[in-house]
Amino acid sequence: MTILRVALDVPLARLFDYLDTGSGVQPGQRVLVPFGRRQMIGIVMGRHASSDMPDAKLKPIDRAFVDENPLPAPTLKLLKFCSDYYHYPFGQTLLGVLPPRLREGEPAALPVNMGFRLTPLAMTEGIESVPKRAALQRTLFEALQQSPILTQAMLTRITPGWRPALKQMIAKGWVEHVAITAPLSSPIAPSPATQMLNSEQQQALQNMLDAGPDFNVWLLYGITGSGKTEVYMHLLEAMLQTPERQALVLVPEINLTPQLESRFRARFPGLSIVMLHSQMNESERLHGWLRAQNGEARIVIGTRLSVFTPLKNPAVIIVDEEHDSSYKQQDGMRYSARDVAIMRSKMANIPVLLGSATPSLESWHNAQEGRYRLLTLSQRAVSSAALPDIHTIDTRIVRPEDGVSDVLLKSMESRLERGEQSLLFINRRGYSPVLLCSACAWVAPCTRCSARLVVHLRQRRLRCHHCGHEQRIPPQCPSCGNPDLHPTGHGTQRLEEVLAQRLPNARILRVDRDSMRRKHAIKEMTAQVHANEVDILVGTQMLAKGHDFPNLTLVGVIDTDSALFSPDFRAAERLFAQLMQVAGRAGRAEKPGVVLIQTNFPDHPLFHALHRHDFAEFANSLLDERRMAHFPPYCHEALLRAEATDYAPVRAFMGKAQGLARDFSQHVTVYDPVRPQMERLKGMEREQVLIQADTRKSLQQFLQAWVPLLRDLPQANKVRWSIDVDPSEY
DNA sequence: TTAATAGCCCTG
DNA sequence: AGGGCTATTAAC
Repeated sequence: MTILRVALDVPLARLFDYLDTGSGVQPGQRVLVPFGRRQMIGIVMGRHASSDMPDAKLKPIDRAFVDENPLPAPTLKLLKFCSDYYHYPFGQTLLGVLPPRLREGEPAALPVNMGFRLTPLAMTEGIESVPKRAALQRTLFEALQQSPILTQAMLTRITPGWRPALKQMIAKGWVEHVAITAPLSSPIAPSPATQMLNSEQQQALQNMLDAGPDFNVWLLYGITGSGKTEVYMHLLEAMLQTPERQALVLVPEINLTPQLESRFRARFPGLSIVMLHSQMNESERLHGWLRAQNGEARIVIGTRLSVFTPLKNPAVIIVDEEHDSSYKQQDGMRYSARDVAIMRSKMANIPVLLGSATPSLESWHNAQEGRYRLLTLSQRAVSSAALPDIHTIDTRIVRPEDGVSDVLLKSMESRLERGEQSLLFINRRGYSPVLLCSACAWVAPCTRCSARLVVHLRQRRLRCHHCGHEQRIPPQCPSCGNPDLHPTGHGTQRLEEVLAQRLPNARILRVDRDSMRRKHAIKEMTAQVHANEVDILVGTQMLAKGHDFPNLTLVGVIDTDSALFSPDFRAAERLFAQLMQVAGRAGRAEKPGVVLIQTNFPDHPLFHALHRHDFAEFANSLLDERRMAHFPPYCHEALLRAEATDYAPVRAFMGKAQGLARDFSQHVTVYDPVRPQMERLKGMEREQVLIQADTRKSLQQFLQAWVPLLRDLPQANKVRWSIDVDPSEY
């Protein structure tokens, strides 16, 4: 009789002890246990001789999943680290990364793959026993001799009409239908998809290979179109030569994974590649996870959550578009998948490669300081593809009419004449962002958020883009009765309408969350653009990422000025990355591209840097500002957030929290509670307290003392609160 | 987090 | 006393 220490999915920062009567369950394996009145799935963390609990309280486990592969110790260690670092309960951290099926107690079973193989009889008799005239049977026999086992798909590849012939062979006792137990993985063959690397790419690859298989953080800074993906693939090709080793590739969002997936599959036809993202159904996720864990999957491509996928034998981790904000989880455990990837690599002692055309200032800074090793790709991979010309349109001089200036319209017209495509980028969906009363200046507000309702004219409705609240457009002003309500400002719908008027011959396609909601909409849109069935794309940031449209030669940017003077100190960094990324859509192939940005502030240094394609200079100047203002990465931050339907309990909790913090804040700065940008969101009143520290260590020491006290505050139960370590939004 | 129960006000 | 509500507490 021993004691098992079990992690459970409850918001308590401790483990629970259970009695075990010789199940032989291992750490990392699942158990079903009684918990209060319920049963829960837990993970065994350890086995002990005794418990701190009185014996009377200890209950035996109900069931042990002893036949399943335990979660590997390095995965448990990583999750423990994350639980500590992000101050999130360990049980929830651990159970939260399991595929839902495993969390719910379903068996960790892979579908049984069936295959065909020769029987011992066939092997002794040999192919001579197959009649010469049975050509198909002989073909199949030969194929089965060469490969130990063939699946239906493989047989179809050999000869589509295999079924009748194989049936006869089974009848003769030559072939049997059996379950496949060992993973099918053939060695990496040189693939026709392999591209030659240019000298920069080759140099980057060589540096990584020369540095060996140990931990190293590489920052691959490569301009858009410089062929970062090709470098990733060559790196994988080299690292995965060693049998059984695996690679983890993180990507920011699902919408660009399909094309990445097909590229990888084409490149590594012999390797098992697994995709993991939230749009997959539960059984696909379970199977992918299990294949990663049992070592069958050699390449795992996934979004942020997949950074925790157990791997049997990891060789390298790649984080594509490392600056992308979607790597940061914004609820539950607020981890940064990029940072976790680095920690994981460090623990596993393997290299990690961060790739971006516009690295995060954190990574850039680390590269400057020599903590990361910088690899630069400064040329486009297709040598004929020049970088786009980036210019501003001074909207103080050239007044835009209905959102679009004449210069921009003329440029679009000329593309139209030449049969080339244009993209109009505006980061605001809907018809117009404001509904304004012409008499009393009333604007339609959201009742649940501190935000304005956005006009969606086609549906004749007002919508809140934060909480989803929806209502009809009122017939008159609710404040003064005036029936003259004006949609003010521009969104994608309105821009689409304006362009249709001014360029009646153009085929226009709007691309935003509203128009791309349908299941295969994005795929269809991509196909339409490639088939040249579209002249002008009007879209949001959805269009900025990943797409490769060879005939697109003009990008127009409508309205970015608000970001230039945003109170968020990261706004400029993000705007630069975003503009660089949309700019990268122009002139990807042999046709040169032009980018025109409408702004009231053409002299802003951001545009000068953009014009020169000089990320480095811009990043360094932002870093100077950050250093002087003592902002990240020159300090380390944590944010305590709290929200409730009424403001009073939030105030009460935050007041107490701040008081506690002040008691032991020698090495950190505790700021007064403040309302965030969005004071009210989804009907919740919000407030936050910012903590700054010079070092990670002092920040962590402070949080270690502070957070448990917060849990014990009587006011804590009346609000929803959370800790955000290294916050990215305020 | 969930779920039971302790505490409280109210009606009858 | 008991219904209906919220606050508190325990979960191994």
